[in-house]
Amino acid sequence: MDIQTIKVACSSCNLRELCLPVGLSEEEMIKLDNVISTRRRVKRGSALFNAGDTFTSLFAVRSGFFKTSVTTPDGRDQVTGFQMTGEVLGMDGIVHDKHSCAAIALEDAEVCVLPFDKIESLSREFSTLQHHVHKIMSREIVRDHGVMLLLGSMRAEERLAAFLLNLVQRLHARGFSQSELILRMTREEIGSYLGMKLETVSRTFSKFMDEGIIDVKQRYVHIKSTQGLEAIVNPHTTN
Amino acid sequence: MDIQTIKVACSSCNLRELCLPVGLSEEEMIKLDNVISTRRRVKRGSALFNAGDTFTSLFAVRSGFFKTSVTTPDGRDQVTGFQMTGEVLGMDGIVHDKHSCAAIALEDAEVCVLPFDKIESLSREFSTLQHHVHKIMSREIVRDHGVMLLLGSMRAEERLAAFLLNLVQRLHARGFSQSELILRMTREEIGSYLGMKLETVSRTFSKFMDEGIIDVKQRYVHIKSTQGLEAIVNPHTTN
DNA sequence: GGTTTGCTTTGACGAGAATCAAGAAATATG
DNA sequence: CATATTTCTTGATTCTCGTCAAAGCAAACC
Repeated sequence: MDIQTIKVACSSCNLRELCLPVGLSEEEMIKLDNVISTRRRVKRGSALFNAGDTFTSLFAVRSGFFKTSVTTPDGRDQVTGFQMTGEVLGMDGIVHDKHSCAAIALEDAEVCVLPFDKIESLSREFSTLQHHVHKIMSREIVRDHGVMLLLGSMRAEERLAAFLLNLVQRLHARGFSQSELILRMTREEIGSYLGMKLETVSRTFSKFMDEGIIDVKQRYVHIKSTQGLEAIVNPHTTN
Repeated sequence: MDIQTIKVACSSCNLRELCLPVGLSEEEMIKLDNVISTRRRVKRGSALFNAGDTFTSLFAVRSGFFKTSVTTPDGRDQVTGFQMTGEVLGMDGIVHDKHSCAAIALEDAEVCVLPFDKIESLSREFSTLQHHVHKIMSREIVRDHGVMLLLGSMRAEERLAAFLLNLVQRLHARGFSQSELILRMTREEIGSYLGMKLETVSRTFSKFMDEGIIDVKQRYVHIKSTQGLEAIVNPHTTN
């Protein structure tokens, strides 16, 4: 078993700003501590939850990196997102008390377990927490709409450029470089997320490299020109 | 102005089963009535809200048909959904207190206005309502993931077949035919939603007709073989 | 009622991405 | 450390879908 349970405290967590307890009072924070009492470790390659699993909790990523994906009866697979530190997983499970997607750790990870019934009852006490939960779900909806836009109206190069910009921007918000990153996922996973084949992902990386916009060496990416990527995403902003 | 305000009552609304007040007690229902006190009429072609509008309320469709769409700075457009009676609109606005997409009526429509602050305070009183709100948002997330799957991993025929099946299934749940429907949207809007051009939508309709799976005449569609459409969506279920 | 306007269909052609295939590089494994 | 396995890159070819163009319909508007 790769699951371990540890006592933790939100009030002293350095992810406060990214995760759930944003803008809570001292009192609210302490109450939340008692709810979020466990952490869970997930090894690289193993599932935090699978499609069909009973839903009981949301999960806040404390460290590591996840992908979520949905699967059709006939075996088609679609990566629906990549989640990093401070992001919340599992909201898909609320409607049917079952998860509709799987969450797989792409590197050894640790999550805070947020039992949803406890979150709900605490939300009834504290409107700040309640509103924050609503915001998190709304943010996911808005993000999903952005992915639809990407999948529905962009070409391969545009998708990959947008993807890189999004990744590096989120990493930067977590204190990492604006221009360098290590991809935690394979070309195939990127391709699944972006609606293209791994060969096309690879070719597009190579093309960006030829154009001098980025350096790529396997999982390592150096963005030499953010503007270059932006220009690819927004073909003719000069309209 | 195409906006009109009317006093209404959830407790006597015949959409109870589809819309918000599902599983509420008599008392809860009455309280909700006081919150959802207004309706709004939206004429065909006009906006219930636009991207950038201040978010104050969710909207429950009472009658009519909507599309939601997001737009990029450079003018690209993506239809993110079609909403019919009993479905809830506007959850995209919660995160930033601004709507991130536009909702346009595709036929004359009427919505119930659900002021979100009121919904939140009532949710703190009644856990049934609270959980129902969470479910509605979660359902939207799951739906969005389904659209990503469609856009990311299906070919044109599969997308259109899946789209028709989804539409007719939702209409059937509302008491309409399982096999006949009137499209409320143009080929271009279908195409935008499904990530393909209107010409491809038209051609694919024609192909389905040649194969004897459906009859199409402009906006009218008769599904002659649901199985036929299902077989297109799930290429080889015999795996 | 006739004309304008918007929507839909269909054809011909071309571009972009998928597929198939092979080899190289990196990582995992014993 | 050597081998096996996975991942990545690149090339050649095919095919799906987009683009451009023209014509047919249907509804809307004087």
